[in-house]
Order: sequence, then structure tokens, then C-alpha cells
Amino acid sequence: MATTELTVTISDAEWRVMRIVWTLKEADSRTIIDLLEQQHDWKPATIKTLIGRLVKKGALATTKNGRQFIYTPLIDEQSAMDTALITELNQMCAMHRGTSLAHVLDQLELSHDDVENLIDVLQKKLPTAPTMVDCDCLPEGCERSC
Amino acid sequence: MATTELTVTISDAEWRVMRIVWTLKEADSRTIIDLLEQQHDWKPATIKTLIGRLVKKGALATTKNGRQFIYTPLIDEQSAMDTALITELNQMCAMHRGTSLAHVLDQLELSHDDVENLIDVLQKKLPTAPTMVDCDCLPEGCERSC
DNA sequence: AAATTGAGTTTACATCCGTAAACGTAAGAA
DNA sequence: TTCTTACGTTTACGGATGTAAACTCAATTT
Repeated sequence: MATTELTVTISDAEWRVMRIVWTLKEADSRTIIDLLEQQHDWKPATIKTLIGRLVKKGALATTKNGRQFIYTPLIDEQSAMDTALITELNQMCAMHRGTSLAHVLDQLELSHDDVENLIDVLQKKLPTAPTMVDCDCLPEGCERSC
Repeated sequence: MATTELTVTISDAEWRVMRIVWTLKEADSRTIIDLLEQQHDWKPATIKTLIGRLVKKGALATTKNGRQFIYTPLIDEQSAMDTALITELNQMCAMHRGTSLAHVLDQLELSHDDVENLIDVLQKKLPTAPTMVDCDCLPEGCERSC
């Protein structure tokens, strides 16, 4: 059985590295360092540390290529994004999630196709949507003064 | 001028405390500790630490009430939620945000009213939505192989 | 072959966070 | 008034994170 790294946690700084590798599909450290030095004022050593941690965490795979390595993602970008968002939302009051998402959707730049897709997803939910979602901030059986 | 604490960062564990206070509008430590001991297996000391940190951070205000304090939120719940989500999204590839939100909306439990409201927000965006949102994972001027 | 370069590894260190015990002190009980 | 309770504060400590210098070698250059 494999190491089943389905629960890799990626920190903010590490996320920047992953985005490069996700976008390029694969990259050597030189490429990653060059690109990130342009975006942030990180020293090469800092970026090396981040790459090293991501490899140790099982977020990046390495393939020997002569003297250096080629790094490839071991976790899926879309899944990582989905998980991060869901995790964040799950930590918030269930009753207020809808409003927050409305604010987010309002402020975010989305493509025409995305907007249509989102409307579609929501339309499908309408029939089965409950009248209201209860606040889950207090333990079971407590007064809800939301 | 006041201390302008508009950028208070709340950690995961602290978020649990804030949810209690947000929901109750105000609470003394006894109440907070009792409620959180039911939800988590945190020792009272742990919860005291979290409360203390939130006060120091400027997320909670204190009002003397005889021997103890009454804690009230100094930051708005909905704003905190919005900011947390937007911050999270801003750290992800712009091109993939739409898809991720679709997954989130699909999985999340939302009230009928929320769904309608969300559809409304999206419908208003449709006319001005761009054909596509570019990937912003690489520095300006790089190839985009997304 | 010797010197140099550079990729990956090790070490460093301050801060934040989760988790919690210990303590000081004022209020309430005896 | 003295003892006790309990609230808020101080101290603690390991792990994660941001940030980065130093070091080890193997490959490349001279």
C-alpha cells in the first residue's frame, strides 16, 4: 500500500511554490527559484527550503535529471483548492456561510462560463434547499440567539 | 485616533471562541469555558489562553462585571468570514477559483433564500463577466500553459 | 587534475499556534 | 477574619511557518 498522502497541509508560502509547479506541470528548482524571486522578495535559500518541505510532506515528487531534480505535483490543484475552501467554511457558522459566499461571489472576478456554471449548480439545489440552515456555533441543545 | 484593529488575524482555535461570543453577543468566561468544554476536549486553561489572546489581539472587548469580565466582539462576524474567504481565494490560481466555488456550492448546505440570493448575485454579474479569467500563477509576461 | 559552480541538505531562529499547568489576588464562604 | 474558590495572568513547551545562511558534494570548467 502506498503512503496515502491525502491530507497534506500546505502553508501559505508553500502554496506559492505549488502554484508554479501546478501551472508548469513540472519544473526544476532553477525555474521555480527564478519565477518566485520575481514575484516575492524571497532569497533563493528560502525557496529551496519551501521546496524541500513540500517534498518531505509528499506534495511534490522528484525525478532525477542529471545533476538536478525535476519536481512534479503529487496532489491535485483543484482538489487542494476545494479542500482548503471547504475546511475554511466548515469552521465558520453554518448559518452565515451563504451570506459570506454571496459577498465573495459578488467581489470575485469570474468568467462568463463560470458564472453560468455556478448558476446551474445553484438552480439544481433550489428544489431541495431547506428553509433555513441552523447556526451550529453552540453545542447541541443550547439556545440559539442567532 | 483609535487603535484601528481592522486586520486582526484569528487562528482556528480562536475562531471557536469567537463563534460563541458572536452568537451570544456577549459572554463571561464561565459560559465560554462551559460551552467549549462540551464541543472539544479542551481544558479550561486552554480556553482561558485563547480568550486572553483574543483580548490582546483586539478581537474581544472586556467589561468589568463585579469580579469577572464580560466579553464582547470587537470585530464583525460576517466581515471576518468574508475576509477569511477572500484571503484564501486570493492565494489560489485565479483561473480555477470559479470551478472550486462551484464544487463548494454543490457540497454545501444552503438555505433556499441563500440559494436564491446567490443566483441573484450571479445573474447580475453575467452581463459584465469576462470571457475568461487568466491564470495568475506565474509572473507577468510568462507563458501560460494552464 | 584542480578549481569552481550550483543543486540539494542541514542548521538556525523568531514568531505563531495548540495545549495546558501554575500562580496571584480579589470576592465569597465559613 | 480567615479560608476557599475561581477569574484572569504568567509561564511553558513542542510543532509549524517564514525566512535564510551555511555546508556538502557531484558535475562542469579551466
